[in-house]
Amino acid sequence: MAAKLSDRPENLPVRRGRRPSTTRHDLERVAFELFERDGFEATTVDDIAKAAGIGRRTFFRYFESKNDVVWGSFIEQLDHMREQFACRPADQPLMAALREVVVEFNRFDPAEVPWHRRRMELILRVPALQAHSTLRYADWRAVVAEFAATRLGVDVDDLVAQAVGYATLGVCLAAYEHWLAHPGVDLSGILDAALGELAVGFVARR
Amino acid sequence: MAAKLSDRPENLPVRRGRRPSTTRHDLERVAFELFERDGFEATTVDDIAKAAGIGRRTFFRYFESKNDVVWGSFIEQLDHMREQFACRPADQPLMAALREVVVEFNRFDPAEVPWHRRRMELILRVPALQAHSTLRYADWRAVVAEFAATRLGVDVDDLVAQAVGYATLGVCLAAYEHWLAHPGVDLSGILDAALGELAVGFVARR
DNA sequence: ACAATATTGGCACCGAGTGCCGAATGGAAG
DNA sequence: CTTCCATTCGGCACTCGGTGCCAATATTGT
Repeated sequence: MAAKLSDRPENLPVRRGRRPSTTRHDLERVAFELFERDGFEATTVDDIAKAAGIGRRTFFRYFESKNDVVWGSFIEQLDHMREQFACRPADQPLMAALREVVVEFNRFDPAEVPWHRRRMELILRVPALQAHSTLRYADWRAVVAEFAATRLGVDVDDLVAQAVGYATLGVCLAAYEHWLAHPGVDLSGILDAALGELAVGFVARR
Repeated sequence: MAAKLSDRPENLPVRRGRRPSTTRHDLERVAFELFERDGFEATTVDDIAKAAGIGRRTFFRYFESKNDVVWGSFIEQLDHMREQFACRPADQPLMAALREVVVEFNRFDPAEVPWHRRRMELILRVPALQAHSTLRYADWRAVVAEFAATRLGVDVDDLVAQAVGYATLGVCLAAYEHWLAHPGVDLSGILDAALGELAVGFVARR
């Protein structure tokens, strides 16, 4: 007796139709090589598509825009960060919890570090990507603001909750820029220091 | 005896050649009307040029991009902010000075407020402009970071100085969003409150 | 009138991104 | 194996932002 389609569990739907001819990850790899060689601006979507052996039209089915190529699985990682926030002890002060989670969120396997560095160099140094990043970071900010709101007992739209989201993001960007400008220095340390400054309102000390 | 060219003062050079057929300000007015009517995305550069009675090519001599139309004389105002920073008493704490200057920088004549509101609605709500704003804000951040650096006695590239620039900008954006979402509320008050929170590291109080 | 100079705007071109649609692919059911 | 259906592919044509080039036009000084 053959298995019926309706017998299949909901969470493992049957695959019908033509299979995808590549993956986001594969396209990303191909694109990064071209970006490395020719620069981001000089690399056209046509170039990437040709190098990946797909049609230009198909490229835009894998990525909304050329800009989005450099963002990898950023969105998916946000769920992980949200979980980390949920695990924080309830008595821990807001900014201390924020500091720990954000630093942890930006910890990478040593083997991935050079890769991550190239990614962030693109995002933070190429004007088009620098601009586009604002849109990607919105989700990141939302996660932070959400956590801040619950800790402060206010609505997510609250001024302070949003300010925490924006300020934390800003400090992280400063840290990342510093990290890019100083190869060899540990990213976690920089982030931790910068977030520590934020938590005390940037008071000058001796 | 006729005045020679060389007699003219340096700061008032002689005008030769064809006169500009319009001004940035005029183009801005025309464009804003179209943005209001049709929305930013739906308004093409052709539309603006036609409405202003100039060629499309000419438009791009007045503005680097369609995005730049909404920024008015932003760059010029930064000089003013730099001066304000220079006037701050030397014994005033960094964040307190920052707070005063930034709030003052964002004070507008009541007659200009509705205009400014539309401008900021565009910048903060239209995705393309939201993204582009990152590039414009870089100069603003630089001014703040410069001030922070001198106050902290560090280099402008210092992590903390840059973090102050980023964080202050972020908090201001949160304040602006709040202002847009709550018409009728005073912008200065919101900015002051938000920057106050930043200065104390967002500690929860009763 | 003439020379020098600055702006204008048309034209052609490039690259990102989109709607449309037929072709290709592969699993499922008969 | 054949048919049916779902899904992806990729070419084509189009829109729009933006740029390089260059002749036409306007304005002022000599």
